[in-house]
Amino acid sequence: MLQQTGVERVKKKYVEFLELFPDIETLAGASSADVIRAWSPLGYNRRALNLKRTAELVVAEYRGQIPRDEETLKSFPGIGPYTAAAVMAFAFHEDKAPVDTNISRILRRLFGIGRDVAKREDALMAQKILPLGKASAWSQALMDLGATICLPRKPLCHECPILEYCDAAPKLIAGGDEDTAPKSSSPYVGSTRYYRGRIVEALRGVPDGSSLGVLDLGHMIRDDFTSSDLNWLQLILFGLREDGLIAIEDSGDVTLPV
DNA sequence: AACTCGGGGAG
DNA sequence: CTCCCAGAGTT
Repeated sequence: MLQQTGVERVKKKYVEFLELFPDIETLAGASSADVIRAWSPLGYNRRALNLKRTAELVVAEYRGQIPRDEETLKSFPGIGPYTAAAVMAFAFHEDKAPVDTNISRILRRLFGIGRDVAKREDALMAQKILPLGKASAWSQALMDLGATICLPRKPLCHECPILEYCDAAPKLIAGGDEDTAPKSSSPYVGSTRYYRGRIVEALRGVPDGSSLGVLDLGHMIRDDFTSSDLNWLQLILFGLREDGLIAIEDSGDVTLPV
């Protein structure tokens, strides 16, 4: 849930999700539709399916026990370098460094290293700044430092406990923005990504056993929908089906996957 | 290396 | 409005 999603927004949903799916077996045995519904409105809905698939794998291949092995964890869908290291450090208390966006930013400023380098886990090992035996507390401490003081836009350097070691501090305190990478972002509303979210959200309201006609669905997701947009909508639906987020019946009607 | 994938909140 | 978020998978 925390992948690219703020902590404060995850908290409540995390508790609700665990009430619905208290253990790995329950999640593995649940329907995809119920898991997708329970995920709303976190976004990145594939994470919900990946989590369920991982639960299925853990139940089927590992007796319901989450493997204490980083490479095995990374072999699960939706678990990459960060999440694998996070499980190893936070759950199993191994000396692994989960480098999230906060820690990456701190390393970048602290040592004046590049974005790509600071994102790698071994950047920490190379700097030998990861205290062995304390990876969990240390990682969480840095994440909190990044979330409260070493902020992305206006860092509060005057409150920073490691100000004297920071390469970027002088420039930041002087008010000079960092090397602002060209970020140009295209508008979100109206994008394919936007309508994918609208479609899944619309289908969440369809009870199990019912389905939605493509034309009706089109009118639900945009007011100016006409039959000339059917081709456009079909392409988005095919993409969603490819991701396993929806099911398309023989009649052409659409539902959440069973 | 560059894209895609959501949605809410802060500024 | 833009930027940001405890990233991952694909091309």
